[in-house]
Amino acid sequence: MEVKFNNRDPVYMQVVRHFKEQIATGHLAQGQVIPSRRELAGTLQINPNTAQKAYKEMEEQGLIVTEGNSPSRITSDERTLQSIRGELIADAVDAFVASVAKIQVPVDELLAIVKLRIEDSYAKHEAEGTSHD
Amino acid sequence: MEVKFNNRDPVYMQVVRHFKEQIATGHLAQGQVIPSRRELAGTLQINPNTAQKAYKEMEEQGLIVTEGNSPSRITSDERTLQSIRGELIADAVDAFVASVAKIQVPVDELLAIVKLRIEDSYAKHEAEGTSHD
Amino acid sequence: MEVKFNNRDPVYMQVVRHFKEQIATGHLAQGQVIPSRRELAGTLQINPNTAQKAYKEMEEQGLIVTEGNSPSRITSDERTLQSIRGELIADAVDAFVASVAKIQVPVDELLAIVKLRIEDSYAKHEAEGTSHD
Amino acid sequence: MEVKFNNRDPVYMQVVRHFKEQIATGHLAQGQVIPSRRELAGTLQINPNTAQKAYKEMEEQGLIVTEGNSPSRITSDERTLQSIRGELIADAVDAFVASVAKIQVPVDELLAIVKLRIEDSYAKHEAEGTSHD
DNA sequence: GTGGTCTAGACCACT
DNA sequence: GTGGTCTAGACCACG
Repeated sequence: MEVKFNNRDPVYMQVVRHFKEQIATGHLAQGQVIPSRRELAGTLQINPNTAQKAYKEMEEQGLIVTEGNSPSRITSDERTLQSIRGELIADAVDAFVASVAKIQVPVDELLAIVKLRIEDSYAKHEAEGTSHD
Repeated sequence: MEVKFNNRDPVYMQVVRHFKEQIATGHLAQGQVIPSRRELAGTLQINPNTAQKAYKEMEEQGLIVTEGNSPSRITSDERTLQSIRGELIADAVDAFVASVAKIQVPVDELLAIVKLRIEDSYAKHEAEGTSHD
Repeated sequence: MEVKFNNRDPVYMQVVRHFKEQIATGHLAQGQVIPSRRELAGTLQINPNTAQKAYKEMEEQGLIVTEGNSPSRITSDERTLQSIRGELIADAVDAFVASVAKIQVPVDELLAIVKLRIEDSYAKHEAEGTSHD
Repeated sequence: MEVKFNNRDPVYMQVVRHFKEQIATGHLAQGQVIPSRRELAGTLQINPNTAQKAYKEMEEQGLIVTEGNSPSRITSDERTLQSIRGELIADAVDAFVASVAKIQVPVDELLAIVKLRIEDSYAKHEAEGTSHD
């Protein structure tokens, strides 16, 4: 498991996002056990507190559940899980639309650019990311 | 002139962005005089220091020029001005592509959503934004 | 025998409390044999260590006695047994009073609410809890 | 401002509770500015991080609002504020009822005890807490 | 081993 | 000065 961090967003939020992506792509499934705070901190090279912060955030969002001292698990609530993919997409689209709306780019021009770049990106992604941690 | 600020990005960067959008849409043209720092601070309800920071940033990017005591003006360099629109679009598309790439949303699905939301947004925008500053 | 655990208090303390409640309500009487650690752990779905810890706690409090290899029994000391009910009530009332004291809720309002909720709760309890372990 | 901490609950939650009580009793009103994290940490003798944690919790609960770098303020949403008192009382009553329900204490006996203890407590509280920080 | 909390001290950007 | 994040390291109870 690897995550490349940017310096704009808080690390713990990037961790949360990473897990959401893992769920959205099916790499993490219902009820699956996730690494302990300490383990995650180790593999991700972050401070255990930061990992803890990320996990707490995820728990508050209902993504994971943790009872007693057993390792935390992905929630079993399917509705929550299934909504994640949609949310990620919706958020991305919302942000994008908000960005371009003010410039009034013609729809056709915009879609053409997006299509081009997306396909380009997917091509790369396949080349790299074929194997999963 | 009104700008609604978010709490995520620095205010001064949002101001810079606002000017870029005004330029990209043709609401601010080559050589046009822009408000003084103090005036902008007043109309935008921001700290004069923030306005100053925004103008400094724009000057460094070559968007505006300030000579002596004369009011600042939009640059007369056409190449700079014409590149702005493209940059804004490119930035938006880059961010968008980066967001969705990890989720591997099928291109068709994605384009459909984007198209829908964009058209929706433009409709609203026309209804509201008929008058400009 | 079933106990529903919360995640706030230590499980072993919740087990102890459960036994106290059984004693206070007369479901466990003077000298009565109680399940072995292992048996309790099984029926309660808890770790044997936790059951052991609970029994140890109860022994220290004088609630149960264990001699040699014989199964543990409820103590025969009546004074201890009779004091339990009072303690449980006192603890509950203490915690409650401490909670509301700082908000200065008028006594009448408070008693009205409590009465309402208590009666409500008892009604439910009767409906469910007719049968005991 | 003083808060006496217990060792059972997390400090940051006790801080949150303290603020809720201040709101419920009217000592903190709509829109009022509250101390900075650092200041609170100083007066309460806690770590700034703990204060930060408490404030974040309160913000997530909608108790306080904080925009940009201005000092945080009590929310202006009256509905939220007015619900706090009720919540505090309801929580206390719920916990109390849950505690005594299992022991099946006769309602009359219980109410008598509560009334006695409450009045006692209020008498003390008046003697002490007449002055507000 | 697990999750959870706390302290201490630092850094950052923004106003 | 403000809010926010992060690291480092410690402690605790629980199982």
